[in-house]
Formats: sequence, structure tokens, C-alpha cells
Amino acid sequence: MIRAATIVDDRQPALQRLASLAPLDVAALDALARASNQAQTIRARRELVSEGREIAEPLLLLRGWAARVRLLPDGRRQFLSFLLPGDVIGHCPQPRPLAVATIVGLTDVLVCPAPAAEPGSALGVAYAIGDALDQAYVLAQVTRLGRLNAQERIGDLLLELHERLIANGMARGSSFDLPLTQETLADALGLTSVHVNRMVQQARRENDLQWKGGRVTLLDPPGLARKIGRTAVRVSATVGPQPARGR
Amino acid sequence: MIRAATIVDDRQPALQRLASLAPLDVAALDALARASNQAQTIRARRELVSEGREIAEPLLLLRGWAARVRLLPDGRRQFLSFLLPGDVIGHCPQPRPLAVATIVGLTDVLVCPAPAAEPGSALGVAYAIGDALDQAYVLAQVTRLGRLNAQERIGDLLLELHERLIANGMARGSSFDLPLTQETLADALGLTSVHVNRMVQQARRENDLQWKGGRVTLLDPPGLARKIGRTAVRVSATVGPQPARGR
DNA sequence: CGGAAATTTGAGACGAATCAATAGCTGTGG
DNA sequence: CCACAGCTATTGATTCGTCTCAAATTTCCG
Repeated sequence: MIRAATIVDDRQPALQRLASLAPLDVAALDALARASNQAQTIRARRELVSEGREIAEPLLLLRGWAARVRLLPDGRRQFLSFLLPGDVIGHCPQPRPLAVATIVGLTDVLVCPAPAAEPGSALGVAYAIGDALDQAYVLAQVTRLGRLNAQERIGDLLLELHERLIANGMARGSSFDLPLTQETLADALGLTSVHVNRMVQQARRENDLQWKGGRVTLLDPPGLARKIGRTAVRVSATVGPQPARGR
Repeated sequence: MIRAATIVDDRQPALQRLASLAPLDVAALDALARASNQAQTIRARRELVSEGREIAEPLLLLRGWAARVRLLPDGRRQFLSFLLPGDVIGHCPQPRPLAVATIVGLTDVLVCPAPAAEPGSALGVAYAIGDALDQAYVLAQVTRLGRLNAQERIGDLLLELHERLIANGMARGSSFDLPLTQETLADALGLTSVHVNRMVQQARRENDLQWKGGRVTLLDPPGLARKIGRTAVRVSATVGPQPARGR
């Protein structure tokens, strides 16, 4: 049946991502299966979490793209990080946590409650590594904004997204769907959409990438990484964001 | 005895900071006292943690300033965040954690092992809130670099540091020692030292601040905060970075 | 097919970088 | 106690990257 097949497809990237962080056992898979029965769709542009408000339960992103964002009083906007299927939203151990940023859907988004996990369990380890990766990506964002020029920022972010989309199976080879406008990209990269546009065109001219109709192809990702001095993010000596290759 | 008095002074800002995050019980104070007997001094510019290397045990910063920093292959440098007394360094729950950034002393620094804490214990709550604040300050750094201009970045960072130094008792009123060169500030703010210098002079002319001989005075911090649209960081509905008032 | 959103293009202005030189401090040793 | 070395701060002149404003043009979607 189409419906069942769709649900399986929906879960697949999130499951693949979590499994790439730590080998999931039956208990973890079972908990995830039960949680995903309570999945809800949330429309693009809706807020999943509101800055300053108390956070309810952590959510697992199953499908679609979301972002953490901060709005300045005068209307300026800064995207802090992107959230992809397999990412956990609003996981804070302190009592009565307050959201330090708004989280908004960039596309329609499917989320379910993130199953609780004992520290040390398979799922607990996956969450811990996922959290560490989240933080590492935010630090990468700081460096991007502080010390890279416009061309480098774009290349660096696309390489990061590619790396993450490979990990959850949403990219094959060096192509992936990028459901972001140039304006959104600009607000993530601390630039204007006009300048993003010009730099993307330059990247096309220099044969660094193709981008058409929401689909990006990086021509020679390792070469681009070398060109802008980027190295892949790793947070644990046991596994990484890439699917673990044999022990 | 001078020696004993010095040790007490050394501990005071770190203890005050932790106590401002969660009320510390006897067990917590005792654990901290025992840990601080193993304190070590580390000279300025030494690395406390090295990017890419495995992290040993978490450390508690007792005295001095440190920073997380990332160096690009071509020599560009980006400070990611500053670490002040009371901050915990290298607290990562995942197995075999790798450091995602180098941590370096900006001054001579006194550190001790961070006592282990059960989740839910007084110290555990303080750590959890401290971690959440750390993350919030990194997000603030993203916004600073992405969407504030040079003048706003300087004011915003100084207000943040003031807020944090008040919390651990290292600032009284609106003055505090700032053991940073303009070049260090530039590498934190994504600017050049020349431009930082010009903007600091402008801030002096506009009576936003005084800065002489390593000591900064913010004239009218609330006014400055209003001027650049900054609000204090809060991560929990129960306590904040400020000493909790009543209940 | 029509309208809104997104992308693209151009001209000009402005903020911050760069390069280079000078002045001020701080600590060190003679 | 002074002279010198080596940072740190300051200043000036110029260049460069990115923004701003405005107007096409193309794409998307109902």
C-alpha cells in the first residue's frame, strides 16, 4: 500500500542518520517505531519552538528541513543552523529549559516525540553524538561568518549540508535537493540575497557547482573542500557523521 | 596565611558562578573543595585542549581567561567563545569525545578537574545550566558575526562579558578588567584590529565606554543594550546567569 | 494563463580591509 | 635609572568586498 510505503520512506533518513551515530538495537528501533506513529506534519514557516518560551518535549525530525533562527528587533534575521531528518530538536537537560532560539520549518516538516533514552543505551549514545555534532556545526558556523568571505561561506555551507545529507541518505553522489531560497541562504551566511546570487553565479562559472530547480550538484567536492580549506566534522573517536565503515 | 587566603580568593569567582546556576549543597561544595586541591596553573597561550585530539577529563576554570579558537590553514584565526572562571571545559557525554576546537589560555589560568556529578544533583544541575548558557553564548556569537555591524559587535560582546563577570563576581558595577588585546577582540568579532581600534575610539567619543590600561567601564549598560537591541541571555525558567533573586 | 515569488542584472555608496608608518607601553638588562 | 626590544595602540591613505536601491526577467504554482 502506498500509505505504508510512504511512512517507511519517511522514517528512513532519520533512522539511517541515527544508526550512523550508534548501532541501534531492537529496543531503540522499537521505541523509534512507536514514536513515529505519533508523527505530525507541520507546515512550512510554522514555528516548532519559540524563543524565550519554555520547551516541552524533545522532538525528532523525520522529514523536511527546519532551522534555528533569531530575529533582531529591526527585522534583521540570522539563521543559526539547519535541522535535517534525524536531528533532535529541543533536547535540554536542565530543569524548565527556555528556548534560546526559534525553530521554524523551512519546508513542510514531519516530527514525532523523540523517544526517551537511558544514558549509555544505543539511543542515548546516538543522541549524545548527535548533540555534539550539532554543537560542532554551530562552531563551524561561527568560523564561517567570522573569517570566510562570501564565496568560501557558500562553498563551506554546501559541503557541510552535503556531508549531512549523505549521512542520512538524502544525497546520493554529490547531488542533493536544496529547498532553500537564496534569501534564506543569505540570512544563514550573513550576506544579502543579491550578493549570494552573484557568488553562486561565480561558483557556477568556476565549475564548482550546478544549481537549478532546487537541486545542487557539487562538481568535485574534495577539490572544493581543499579550495576553501574545509575538513569534515568529527566528534567521536568511534564513529562520525558518515556511515561508520566496519569497526 | 597568605597562601590560604589566595586559594580562597581563587575559588571565589568559580564558586559564585556555579552557585548562581543552582543552589550548591554541602556535597557539591565539598567535592569542589577537594577538586580545587588539585588545581594547576597553566601559562598564557598554552593549549588546554587541542582540536581533533581526544578529550581527557572535564576541567573547571578557577582563575583567568581562556577561549575556544579555530585556526584556518592560511593563518586566519577565529575565537569561538570566551571561557571565564566558573566555566567547565570539555564536558562531552559521548564516548571517546574528540575536541572540536582548541582551547587556549588568554591569561595564566588556574584549572582543576571538574568533580563528577549525578544528573539531578545540585552540581549536575549547575553543569546542565552552564552547558546551556555556553551554547546560548555561541548562538549569540553567530548572530553577532552574521548580522551586527562592527560597532554593534563590540558593544554586544562587552555587554555579554559584563553580564558574565557580574555573575561570577569579577565585575562590580559597570567596570571590569578586560585582559584582551584589540587584536584578540578582532579575532573574536570577525574584524581587523585596526577597525576595532577605530570603533572603540568612536564608542569612547559617543560616551558608551571607557577603556584604559586593561580596564573597561560601560557608561550606562542598559542604554547601550537598548542602543544595539540586546537582551540578557536566559536558559531556564528557574534561574539565570544573574544571582537568583528570591525563591 | 496569470500573479506572486525568486532570481538576475546594473549603478553607485559605504563599511571594513589593507598597507604602511608612528607613537605609546612594558618589561628587561646593563 | 636609562636604553632598548617587542608588543600594542593609533593614525592616514587607499582599495576592495559587500550592501543598497531599483528594475528586469524567469520560475513556480494555482
